[in-house]
Amino acid sequence: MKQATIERRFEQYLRERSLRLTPQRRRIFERVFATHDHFSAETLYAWMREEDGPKVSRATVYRTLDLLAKGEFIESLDAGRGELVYEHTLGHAHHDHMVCTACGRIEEWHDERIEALQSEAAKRRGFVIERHEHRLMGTCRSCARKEG
Amino acid sequence: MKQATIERRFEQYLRERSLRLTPQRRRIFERVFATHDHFSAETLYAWMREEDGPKVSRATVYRTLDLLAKGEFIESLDAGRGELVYEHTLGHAHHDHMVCTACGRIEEWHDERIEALQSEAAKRRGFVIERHEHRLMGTCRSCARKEG
DNA sequence: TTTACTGCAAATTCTTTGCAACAAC
DNA sequence: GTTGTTGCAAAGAATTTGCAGTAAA
Repeated sequence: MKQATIERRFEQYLRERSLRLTPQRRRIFERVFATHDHFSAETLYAWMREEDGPKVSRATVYRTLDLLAKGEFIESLDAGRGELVYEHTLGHAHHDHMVCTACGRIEEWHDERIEALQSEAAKRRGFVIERHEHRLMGTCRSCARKEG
Repeated sequence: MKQATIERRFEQYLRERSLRLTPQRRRIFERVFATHDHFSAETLYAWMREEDGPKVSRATVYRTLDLLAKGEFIESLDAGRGELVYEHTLGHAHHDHMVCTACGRIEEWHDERIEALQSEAAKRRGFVIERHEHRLMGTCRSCARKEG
């Protein structure tokens, strides 16, 4: 999906709810969709301070991340402990994560067969899935090599 | 596994590391293994205040939960947001979770085929799994019925 | 103009820590 | 006795919130 298309989607989302498109929101939105990595609120706030553009406070960073998550433009995940980590989802297929506990690297992976078994298990219990988090924690290839 | 056996295992674990079996540790350990539900640090601390036994401070609750998690007597999981939730694992087979976002209920489930596919995916990427978290969030059968 | 948004700083929430008194071993 | 443990209160880290000023629509 093109950046412009996604941006129009965001504008529409705001309009439908009588929310305002402020310079801060536009700047955060663009920054979030400019990266394909996972980032924390604090990281995003650092970008806002280091890079040029309208001033954005820490509070606005948190509030806008909430807004984007509610609108399903981004998704948050708990990569272990402490802070939440975000990634944009619109125009980006669903995937699961492997988190390296040594270097912090997050790899994406996906297995359609697992998704199917998971739906089946939920259905059997009358459970309606809204979303899911499937995360493997361990050591990535390069860290495993180093560790021996 | 019998409570007494598990308790001996804990004593051994402490002895091997020159750690001490204090009344606080014993009390927390027993309480944790007396419940099969998931609980937060704050909940456990509330039990410590409400029920009879040696006084246990909040700090000791946190420190002992850490200790038990390191020893793999219990496991922590992030049931959504905010606080960590614990459950005892010794004498309790591995399982995944379905968390109802309406009532907070946590159901346990397990599918050996998913575990196998997951190991396979990790192996393919040279990733060594230490642990994993697989959580479905949504609506449980009874809440789904109420909501219509 | 109206109503939402922002920045700021203070407040919250969960968890960790420094330290002196205490108690297993 | 030694050395690990506890309780307390203060510190931390991440996130939220109240409020008065600001600015989209």
